Amino acid sequence: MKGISIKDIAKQAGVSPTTVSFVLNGKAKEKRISEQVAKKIQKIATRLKYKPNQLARGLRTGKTKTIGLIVEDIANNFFATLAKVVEDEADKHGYKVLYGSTEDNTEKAKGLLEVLKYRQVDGYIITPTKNLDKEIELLQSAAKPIVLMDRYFPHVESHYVVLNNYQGAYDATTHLAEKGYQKIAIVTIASDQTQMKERLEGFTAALKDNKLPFNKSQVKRLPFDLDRESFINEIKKFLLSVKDLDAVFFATNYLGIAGIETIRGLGWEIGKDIGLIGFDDHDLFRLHSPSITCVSQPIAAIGKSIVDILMKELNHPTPAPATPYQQVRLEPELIIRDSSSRD
Amino acid sequence: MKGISIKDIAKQAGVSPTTVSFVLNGKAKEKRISEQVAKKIQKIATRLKYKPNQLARGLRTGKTKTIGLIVEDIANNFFATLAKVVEDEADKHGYKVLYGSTEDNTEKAKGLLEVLKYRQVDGYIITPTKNLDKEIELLQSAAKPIVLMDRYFPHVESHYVVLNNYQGAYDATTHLAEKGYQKIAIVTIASDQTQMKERLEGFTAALKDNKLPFNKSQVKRLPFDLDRESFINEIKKFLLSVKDLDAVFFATNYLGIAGIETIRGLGWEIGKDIGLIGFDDHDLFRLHSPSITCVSQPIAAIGKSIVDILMKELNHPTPAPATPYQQVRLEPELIIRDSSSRD
DNA sequence: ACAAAATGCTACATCGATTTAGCCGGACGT
DNA sequence: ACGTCCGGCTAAATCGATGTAGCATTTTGT
Repeated sequence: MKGISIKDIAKQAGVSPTTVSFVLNGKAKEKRISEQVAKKIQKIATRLKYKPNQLARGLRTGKTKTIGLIVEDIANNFFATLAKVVEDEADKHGYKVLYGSTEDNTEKAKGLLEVLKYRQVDGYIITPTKNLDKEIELLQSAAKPIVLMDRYFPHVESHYVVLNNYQGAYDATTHLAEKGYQKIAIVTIASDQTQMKERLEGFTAALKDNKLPFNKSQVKRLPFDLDRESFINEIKKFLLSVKDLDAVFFATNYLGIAGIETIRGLGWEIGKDIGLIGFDDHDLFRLHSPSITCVSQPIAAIGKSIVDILMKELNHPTPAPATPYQQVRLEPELIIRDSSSRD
Repeated sequence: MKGISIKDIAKQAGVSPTTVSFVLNGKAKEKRISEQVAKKIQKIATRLKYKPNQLARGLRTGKTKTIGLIVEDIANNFFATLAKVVEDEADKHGYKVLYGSTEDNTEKAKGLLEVLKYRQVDGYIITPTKNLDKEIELLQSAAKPIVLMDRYFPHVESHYVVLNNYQGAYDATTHLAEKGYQKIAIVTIASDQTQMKERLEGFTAALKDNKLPFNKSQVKRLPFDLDRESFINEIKKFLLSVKDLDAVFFATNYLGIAGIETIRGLGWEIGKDIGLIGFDDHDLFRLHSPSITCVSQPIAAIGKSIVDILMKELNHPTPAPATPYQQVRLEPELIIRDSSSRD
């Protein structure tokens, strides 16, 4: 029940495995194999439904036609949707995807990189955790194609595709200001990574530009690894602690969801008592009552861009990067709904 | 920058690669390698951080320590959450996961199986599409461990882990009956696969047992591959067509979501004007106003059970199934919320 | 004391595909 | 008539790990 090998074809065609290999790799011309022989081999190969053994090929060539996808959490809507796009795009180029979730834990991320490395994936799509910069650089110096996503390391030259997080937060906050909310808070994740930093910066910049008050009591930074209940408790304490609070911006999708629960638990009316904006779009945000304004990421475009860059890199012959590092920053869309309106 | 190979260790230790292989595979005793040499090799291996090249090993042994996960749609909350569980559980056994989405399309599924086959995955977790039975049996006769999930083929002996879909639908429908709804409809997917059949059967059985009217005008079966808008249009037409309709059961998570949108578009009040129950739990169902009653699947238990069975199969020496086929049917939980209450 | 058994290790073939180096025979040139 | 070139193909090495068969050497048994 083992598959057809190149030898089987060779035997049937009465030629050597070498010839078969040349023909099936499209090197018939280059290697001066006669048309007759080439055609014969092709015919036999299709008849036997020959599929090259990827392991053997990988062992010899070092190419596995596999890419490693490291996300924060594959169960998270954003990453799952992205995984789907990546799957589809990679498939177009004949690549399969091995995935892994970091839980934003550097050790887990390192473990994943380790595993993917000795499984010889050809390229990496990485949602880095903090302190993963050394590993990234190590991989780069090994000439492994890497595209970072969602966040990046400012001091590391690399390809990346991220959202213009600053703009997203800025737009959201400005929108709240324009809607007349005066004391706006942010609930974010305690992380120094670019995506979170930018969201916070966009928030504060917008407050400033709109001449709204700002001091650090308006900022709550929560650890990533809390469970839902703890998120709710923390958010509750925070919301109650901000004086005259009338709007809040949640900097991630799960914070937004927890935030909604919290606010409803407090009996406040979203929109009226408190303006609310979330991050990433979600069925919940669309269908909640009131519906939730959010900063939406162009996930399809992100996924396509990532795979494009990776494929360009993979198909490039030289060990050095094909081009200067590509650093793509896509624009978010502010989807305005009812949670940011006082009507 | 290539990795450390067994030869490097052999050279450093002044022994043959064979010896190194024996030691590192724990066969030192069995193969009568002296303790000194064994320890020396171990030490060198850890010092050099040796990781066996999985391709080479796979080529030789036929084992890749990789499992193929074929789901309907990795972007769907249910499958994404399951993928996370599978990832975690597989990792405990040193396995990685290659995934693929079928979109419930048999051709895509066949393609995925094909690719996974010549990538030599050791085992398969498959959410089968219709007409995939032949391929499944083919794989089985090749002694490949397979666990079906979410649905199965009644006429094919295989491992599977599914929900007791009949019970889920039965409980949901009975609950609606007990709450006093009289004319209950179901919106489901036009599929003859077990999960959908059972949901429909559970629905009709519950109507009968509760002495509620039933005729086929109360059943709407929609094709899987509609886009959201079409789902909404179809559901709308359907809901308006059922006379005296006062409750509806949506047999999948995405139908439930589309259903909610539809009903709201119609201006009906969920719970009061129309009872509603969905399938699978979802943040949206929990936080919607009114909150949505649903049939919840024990995803963690499902994932664990799947991987357990697969691992037992994979660790079994014989080519025949380790045990009689394991056919696990887990119980759903009806999460009662406000959409099924007229209060 | 000499064969048999045990000990400790290694040479080599193998998995399947790729790739380098080069063989063989005919055409061509002078 | 002899060297050169070229067309058409193949032998063999290679990737890294595994595992069978077996070679020395020492120990045991009688």
